Amino acid sequence: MHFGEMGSRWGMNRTVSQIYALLMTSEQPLNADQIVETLGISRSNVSMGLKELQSWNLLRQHNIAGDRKDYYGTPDDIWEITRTLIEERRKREIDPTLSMLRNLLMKEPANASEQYAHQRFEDIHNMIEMVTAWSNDMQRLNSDSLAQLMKLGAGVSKVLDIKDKIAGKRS
Amino acid sequence: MHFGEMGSRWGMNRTVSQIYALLMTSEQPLNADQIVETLGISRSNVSMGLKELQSWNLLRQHNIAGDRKDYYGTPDDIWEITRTLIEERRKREIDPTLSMLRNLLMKEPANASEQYAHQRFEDIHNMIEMVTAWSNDMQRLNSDSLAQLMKLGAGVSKVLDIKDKIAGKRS
DNA sequence: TTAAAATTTCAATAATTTCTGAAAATTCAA
DNA sequence: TTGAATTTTCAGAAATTATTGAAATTTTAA
Repeated sequence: MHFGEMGSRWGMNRTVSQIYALLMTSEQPLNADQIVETLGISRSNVSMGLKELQSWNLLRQHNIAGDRKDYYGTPDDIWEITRTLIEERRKREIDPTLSMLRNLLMKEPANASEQYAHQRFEDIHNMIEMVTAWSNDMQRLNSDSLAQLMKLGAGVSKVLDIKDKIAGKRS
Repeated sequence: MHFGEMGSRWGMNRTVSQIYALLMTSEQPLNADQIVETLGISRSNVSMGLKELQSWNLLRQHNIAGDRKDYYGTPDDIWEITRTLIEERRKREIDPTLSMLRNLLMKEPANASEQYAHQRFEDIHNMIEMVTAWSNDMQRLNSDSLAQLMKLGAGVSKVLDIKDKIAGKRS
């Protein structure tokens, strides 16, 4: 229930999030009818939800010998799930915004007020591009490195100082 | 318009996002009636939107001599805005989830299936806690350091190697 | 104080999103 | 092939969320 609530606050619908929470926490893969029974939602809703989750690359499909039903599970590694979620989100929401901003930035501002807006759009563009480029880079780290980096936290800042001293690029 | 669309995909409503986009890109602070006129939405909607944005700590209020109206602007630094957004989002969406998960983790699993779910909840909890602790730490960096870190990207991984060599903690 | 200006509240309405049941389509064992 | 099992589609219904106008409240200049 809480996952459903949470999903809806992050732009995923309630039942889709619930289905995913159920699949994540179930040791065995489940078929659509089992999901219907557990969550008390309609068969068609489950079908749509699974389709949606598949379009996000978040599911693993299993077949069980002698059973025609499709069974669904999730990756075991939570970092893999997280990475996929971020990557898909980037493709769907961020990339279009970046390209819209780039189009805007091509246009010459016609007056002082447009000039100001132009500058802000550039700031936003650079911020998003920086964050996503970095997120892209993070994608390439494996789960262990990622967890290590996370643990380091602001220590990263200290590490940057070390690096700069070595490279002699900063005082 | 695009910002309104984008906002709605990230759990903010359309007009609230539009109001913020307008304020961000306007050199002068604006009053509620100017927002009404520009966006073509009702006065009450603007009032609610501004209240919502204030509750997110995203606005700067200005007073203009000889004018009783309230004027609103945004911080100039895009990184400051980003930081505030992340922090508020953490308080509202993530912290409650973490505490819900902690409650779940206190309960002893009653059987093998609950045991498995328990393990997954722990994974999720640890992942979220790691990401937020790290995000917390990032909050403390100033805008310049933050931008520098972003630029470094996966280079962070190499820097980590340097650090480990120095600290002698990894081969 | 007063009252005009400005803002906020909130119940009703509108718009949007989600969910469902019925029907259509697909799959596959026999 | 056939037809039972399974999944998908989709138009309408239900639920949720956003927006509005009217009234109430707050603010402040005079």
